[in-house]
Amino acid sequence: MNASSSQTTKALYITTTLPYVNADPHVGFAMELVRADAVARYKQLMGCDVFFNTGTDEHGAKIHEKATEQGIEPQAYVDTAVTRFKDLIGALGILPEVHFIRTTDEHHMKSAQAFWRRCSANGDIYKGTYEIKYCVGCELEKTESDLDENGCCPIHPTRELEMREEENYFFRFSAYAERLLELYDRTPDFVVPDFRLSEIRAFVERGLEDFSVSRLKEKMPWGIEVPDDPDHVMYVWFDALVNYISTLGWPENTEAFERYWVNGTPTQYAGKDNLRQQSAMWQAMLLSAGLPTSRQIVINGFITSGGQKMSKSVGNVISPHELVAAYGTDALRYYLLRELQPFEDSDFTHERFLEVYNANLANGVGNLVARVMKMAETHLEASPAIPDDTMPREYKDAFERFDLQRAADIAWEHIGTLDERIAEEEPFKLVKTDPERANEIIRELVVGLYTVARMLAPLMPSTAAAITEAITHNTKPATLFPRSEH
RNA sequence: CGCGGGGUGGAGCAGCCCGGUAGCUCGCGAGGCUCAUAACCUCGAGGUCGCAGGUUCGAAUCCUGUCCCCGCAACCA
Repeated sequence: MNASSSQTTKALYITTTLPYVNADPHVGFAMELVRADAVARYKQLMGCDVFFNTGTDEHGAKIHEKATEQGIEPQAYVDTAVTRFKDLIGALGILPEVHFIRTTDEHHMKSAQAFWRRCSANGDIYKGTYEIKYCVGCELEKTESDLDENGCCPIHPTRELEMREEENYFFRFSAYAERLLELYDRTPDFVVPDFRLSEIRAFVERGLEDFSVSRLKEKMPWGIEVPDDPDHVMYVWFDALVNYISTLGWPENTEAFERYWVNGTPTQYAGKDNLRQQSAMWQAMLLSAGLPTSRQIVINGFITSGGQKMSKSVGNVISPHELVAAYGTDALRYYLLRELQPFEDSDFTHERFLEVYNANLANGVGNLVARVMKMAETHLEASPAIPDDTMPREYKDAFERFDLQRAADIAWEHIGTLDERIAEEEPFKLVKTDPERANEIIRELVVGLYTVARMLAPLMPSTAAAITEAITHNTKPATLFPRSEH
C-alpha cells in the first residue's frame, strides 16, 4: 500500500552506539538511547517485531590505563563501570526487553574473532607498520586530536614528539571506497539527515586509508586476542563494531541474524562524531565479511552545555542520572525528544528545561488531563468508546523520518486544539443548560485526550499509561507534572 | 581555496530543497473564562530574515561575493 505500512510487516532492528565506559554516562548518550527507544516503542505499537540493542564498549588502552591507575584489573574496572550504564535503562524508562551487550561478553569476543577470520580470509587484513607519535614527557602515545595546532603535545609543547613504529594488522578500508559510494547512491536515506550522507560521501570520495585494527599485546593487553596470533589484540574499534551483530548471536544463531539483520531493517543511532565509524568503516567491514550492510544510520547532533561542547576538562558535563533525579524520567525524555533539535547541535540549560517543563508539561499536557478528566469524572457515567486508530498520518510520517521532534509537535498541537475547544464550547457551562450536548462534547474531549496519550506512548510511556488509565477508570488522576518554581 | 552546520522580532527555534501577504514557544501588554496544576482562551506591541550585489513582476527562500559563530579533520555521546 505504501512504504510505511509495508515496513511494519518487517522486523525492526535498532541499536545505539556502545558508549565507552571510561567515563560516566553522558546526557548525549542518554539522548541517543531515548530516541532509539522511542522509535522501538513506536514500531512495536505499529505491530512490528522489534530487536533493540544497546550496551557498553569495554576494551582498549584508556580502560587499561584507568584500571592501572586504580590498581585493579581491567575486568574489575569495567564490571563496576558498567552498572552506571545499565542503570540508565530503568532511569530513562527504556524498554525492559532491550538487549544489553558488553564487549567483554564471552560470546561477543568469540563473535569478533569469527568476524576477523572472515575479513582475513577475504584478504582484507594484513600486517603492516603503524607509526605513532609518542610524547616522552607524558610517556604516552598521542593521536592527532591529542595534539595542539602546531602538532605538539599540549602538555609538553617544547618537546619533540618521537615517531615510534609498531607492527600492526591493518584493514583494507581503501578497497571499499567504490562499493561504499555505490551503497550511498543506491540508498539515498542510508544516512539521516541527508547532509550527513553528503559529508560521508565527500569523505569517501577523497580516498580512504587502511586503518590499524590491532595493538601489540605486550604494550596493551586489554583487548580481544587476534585469531592465530597471540602477540596481538584487536584494536577496540574493530571489536566494538561487531557488537551490532554479535548481539544477535551471530555467527551461530542464524535464525535471529536472518530475521533481524538480513531481512529486517538494521537501524543504527549514533552521534555525529561516529559518522565515519558507523556509515563507512563498519559498512566496509560488513562488506568484507560478506554480510549485508546496515539499512540506515541516524546521526544525532551534539548537546552543548552553555554553548560549549561538554568535556571533563571544562567541567560542564551533564549527567543524565542527575537530570532524572531533578526532573523525572518522562520530563527528561520529553526534553531530549522534543526540545533538542533532532539532527543539529542544541544547547542544554536548566533555565530552558524549567521553562519548557512548566509550559508544556505542567500547563500543557498535565493541566489538560486534569481539566478534561475532572469534567469526565463529574459528568460522565463511564468512559466513552475509543476508536481503534486515531493517530494522524503526519505523526506516523514524522516517525518514519526519525523526526521525533515533529512527532511530538503534532501531539502538542492536539493538546492546544483541545484547550481551545474547551474555551470555545464551554462544556463546563453547558452542563447546566444542555447536559446532553455537554456530555457529548466531554466524551469527544476524552477521545481526543486518548489520541494524545497514544501519540505520547512512544515518547513518554509512563505519562501515556497514566492518562490511559485515568480514561479507563473515568477518574481525574493525581497531578502529572506539578509546576516547578526553581 | 580541507569538510560540514549555523547567523530570522528580547531569548530559543521553524520556514529555505518545490521563490508570492514572516510562523511557533517563552517573555511583555490588554481583555475573557472559571472545568483545570494562579492553569486555559482571545487580541496586541515587537523583525529592513548577518552584510553587499545579481536573477525575477516578486527572494528569508535561487545565484555570486563577503563577514561572524560552532563542530570535525581518522578513531571522545
